[in-house]
Amino acid sequence: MQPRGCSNLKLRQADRVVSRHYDHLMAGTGLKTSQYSLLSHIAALQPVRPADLARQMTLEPSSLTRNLQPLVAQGWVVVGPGEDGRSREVRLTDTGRAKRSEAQRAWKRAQLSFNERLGTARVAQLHALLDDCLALLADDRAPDVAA
Amino acid sequence: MQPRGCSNLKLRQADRVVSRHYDHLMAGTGLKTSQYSLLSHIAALQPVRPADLARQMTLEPSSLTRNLQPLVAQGWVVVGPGEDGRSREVRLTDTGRAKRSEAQRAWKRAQLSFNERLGTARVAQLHALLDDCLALLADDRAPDVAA
DNA sequence: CTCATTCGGTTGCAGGTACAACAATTGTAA
DNA sequence: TTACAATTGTTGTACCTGCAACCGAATGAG
Repeated sequence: MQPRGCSNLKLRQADRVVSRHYDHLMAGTGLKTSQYSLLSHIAALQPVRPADLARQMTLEPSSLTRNLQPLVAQGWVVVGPGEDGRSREVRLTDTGRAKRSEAQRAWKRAQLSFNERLGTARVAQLHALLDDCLALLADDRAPDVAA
Repeated sequence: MQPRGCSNLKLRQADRVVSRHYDHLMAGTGLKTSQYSLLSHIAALQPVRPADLARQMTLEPSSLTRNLQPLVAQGWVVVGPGEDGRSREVRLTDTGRAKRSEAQRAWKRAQLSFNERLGTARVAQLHALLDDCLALLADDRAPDVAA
């Protein structure tokens, strides 16, 4: 029972349709689903240093820098100085917290709608497999192999 | 057994790590995995009109236009006039075909490496679930609901 | 025939992502 | 102390993605 086709392509295509599904249902909030995820992570971890936030989200630090910019521009997030002269501290503003709460309701609707389309059993199975992907591929970088 | 967490986030994160995995193993070819997928679809369907190609790849036509540009710039793909005065015809060049063949070897290595990491059973399961996502969410647009 | 509509595709704009190169800070060792 | 290395973020560049707005070509109705 060898798998057929390209796993990466399938994952990418599924991500596209699923992201569109969520984004359409989130559109009323003025937030992309990706931005909601970022706000939520900040809410859960703040105050948090960019590098740690990036690690939690499985993002490159440089990507995080860019992703924060729209949220900072909207006044939902502030990036202040950290303890260390080089590091920073990321936090939500009050309006950022409010925005996240508002968006959370839309997200819940989107997630429920998704569950309904696929069936909860399938969604649970999907989550498990995606978590496996993360766990089993997480250490593709930082080989640290002795020369 | 309600699913926990955001399916879209998990999918996005998995896509990131998996894409990195493939892209690292494809790096020697000078192609991103996404570009290899596009070349392969063109190879299979050519001559093909942009709109049909976009449909096959679950892409917006506007995204396809942009994705073709690097490949055209490299001389791997040509976009010529179509039968209709408005439509076009996408084809691979000879060097495009050659590039795709070369990249196919790297892709196979990446896919086998992925299968090995996850186990073929899990990969097969993942494919089935991702195909379900595509099938069950495909018609999110074009509501066509009577007013 | 003419005009409105639909079709096929591109462009403007905004954002998401990564890698390489860089700058600044801190830590370490000679 | 001074030079080198490691840590932390950002910038340059390139690509991927979608939506809204647009343009040119074809089609259909009057």
